[in-house]
Amino acid sequence: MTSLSNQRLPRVTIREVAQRAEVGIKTVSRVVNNEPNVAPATAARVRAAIEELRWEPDAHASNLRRTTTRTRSVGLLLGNVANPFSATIHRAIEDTAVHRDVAVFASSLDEEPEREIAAVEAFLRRKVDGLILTCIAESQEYLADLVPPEMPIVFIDREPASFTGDTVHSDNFGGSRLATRHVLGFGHRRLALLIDRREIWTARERERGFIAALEEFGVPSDAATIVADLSDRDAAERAVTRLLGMPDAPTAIVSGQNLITVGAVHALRRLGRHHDIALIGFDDLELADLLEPGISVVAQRPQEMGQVAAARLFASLDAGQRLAPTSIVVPVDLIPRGSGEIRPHRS
Amino acid sequence: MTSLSNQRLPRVTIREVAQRAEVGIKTVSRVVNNEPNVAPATAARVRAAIEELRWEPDAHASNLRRTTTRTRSVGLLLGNVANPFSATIHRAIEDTAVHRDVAVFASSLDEEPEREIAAVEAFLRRKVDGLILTCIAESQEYLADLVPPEMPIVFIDREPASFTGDTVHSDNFGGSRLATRHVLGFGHRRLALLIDRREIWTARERERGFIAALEEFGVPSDAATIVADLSDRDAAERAVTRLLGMPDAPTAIVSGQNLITVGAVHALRRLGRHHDIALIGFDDLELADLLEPGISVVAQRPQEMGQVAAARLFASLDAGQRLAPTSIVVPVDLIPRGSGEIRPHRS
DNA sequence: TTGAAAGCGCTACCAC
DNA sequence: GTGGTAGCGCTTTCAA
Repeated sequence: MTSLSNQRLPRVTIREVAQRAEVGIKTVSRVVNNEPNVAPATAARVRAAIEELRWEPDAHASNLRRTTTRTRSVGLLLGNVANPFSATIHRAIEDTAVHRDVAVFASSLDEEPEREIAAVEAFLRRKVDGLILTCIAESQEYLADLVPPEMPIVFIDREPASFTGDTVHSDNFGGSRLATRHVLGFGHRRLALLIDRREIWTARERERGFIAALEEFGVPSDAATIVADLSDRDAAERAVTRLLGMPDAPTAIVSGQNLITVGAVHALRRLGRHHDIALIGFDDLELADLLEPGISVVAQRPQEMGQVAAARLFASLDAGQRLAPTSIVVPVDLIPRGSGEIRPHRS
Repeated sequence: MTSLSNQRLPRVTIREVAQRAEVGIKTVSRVVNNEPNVAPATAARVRAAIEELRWEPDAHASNLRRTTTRTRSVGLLLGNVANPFSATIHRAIEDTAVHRDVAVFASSLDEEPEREIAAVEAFLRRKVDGLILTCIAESQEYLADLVPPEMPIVFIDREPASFTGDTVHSDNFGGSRLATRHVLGFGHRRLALLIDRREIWTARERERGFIAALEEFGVPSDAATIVADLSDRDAAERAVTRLLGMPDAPTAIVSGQNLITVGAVHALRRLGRHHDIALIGFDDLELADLLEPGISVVAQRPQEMGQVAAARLFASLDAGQRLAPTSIVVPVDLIPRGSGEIRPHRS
């Protein structure tokens, strides 16, 4: 805790600019804030002085007295910045933000409710102008007394509970139903669904989609196995290994998430069943097309999600208040590559 | 530009806390800043008042007068936040930062010198406490008059030019030499190296390593082809296709980067040469072990890089000044999986 | 059209 | 130990 004086000594202030331009500081303020009632000649002198002194207004000092304070920063909470899905969303949001000279604070949620709240508090302490949140806490009610009522909030990837705001997410229900229908259409009747913890909204939605498809095809529910709480690759690999060792083992696997898909592929490979058991994943994987068989997936559109979420946030920001909340559902795309088109083996 | 008043009205200030605790505001200030010379009883009263009023000091207002100003935020500039390599570094840095209640601004470089400078300026406007930078500009000299002299800077992934600072990067030279030696050891004598733009420091280092290995094995330089300026998958795919169509085509390919490796694999597949042409990549890929053949790589350790970089940054931050610059080289790991162990075919 | 004065919420300095 | 006063760099208010 020794002294670290942040650009202290050679600081040029508005006063010096005013002196140089031979005007009052208020006039300088008017010029930089594009306020009316400044004579063109005066404004020119001020601008010249700013140039010459290379002055930059101190954003923090301005915001102190200002009623309409903007830090030109937003808080972004993602599942995990290292996950390709999250990272792609992040990039899309950055691309929109950078054009408006807005910087983004990114944090990882790790599916922990405490981290969600801690991250929001950390963003607010830094006076962000808006929030884009992936949530995991049971309820987002806490936002009501934490967040100023005009601050824009967009929920991405998951729907909040007990709090109304803009939301942007994939068609999880429809996508999962589509994936399930796909393998059912190839004749499978013994299916397994592998999903993450049910605390996660998308996991629940994908489970709903799976069940809906089974019902459409009149498949009795005891012909399907649902394994939940799979939050990493290894857990998924173990689950698949165990499933395939059982009597009446499933002939098709629906995976509810990219890490789970990778684990499932590993298990099938190790067991030598990859040409034998159908597999369809949710969310796409790099190199999935080059495996043998290729991995069929229902791909999300994370870039589009990020774009749309950022657009909503900035629309509210421009309006100066939260706009009427909208819920935007981004389509998913079924990509058949082989693994999902394997027909059931006789057992 | 309508009004968006950020938590304005119901703002509780230090004055109210002082009144409530029946002390002067300076005493409240002492308590929150853990300054000495406050009687325990007084401190307790103050803390109670803070609790009751749910007061939080305004960080921006504090920093205005403070000499040792800290925003508890850092700027992180990465190649591309959506690239798995960058994203893993990001996550590792976040993990260190979050424990210290430091938030991180992340930006993408996209290999554009202008973005490098723009990002640094954007970070500085927001008064970050430190910088972790991936650089692309020809020289980092500009930092000298942009960045306050005590502000810690750590360069990650690439060495800066004309500016001395902490640096953390992979053993690019050694790793590339190792990869090249590896295929040379299997008998290859006609090699190709595929790299990104030579403006990128790592591309140059990897080229150096490639050439060094060739020299060690006494391979004449005209037996090797170096293709540069490959910055995306498709460009790499086209380059490989073209290379393999030439007389005296290479029998082994050394890829200088993960996107290039993916492009190369695609090309080899499409040509049906994947069991025929050796391939070794720099930087690891998800699912690389499940391809047939598996893709041999020299893997970097992005997580370790991020950890080490963050450790350096916070060490300087704790010291209150830049520490004597160190250059940390993170080892790489050769992972043989099949593609790099293919022997040369007779031609 | 302009600027002087007050004040944003807090810390630095110094007197008590 | 404690608190008043000045002032950080800017915006706001209001008088000129």
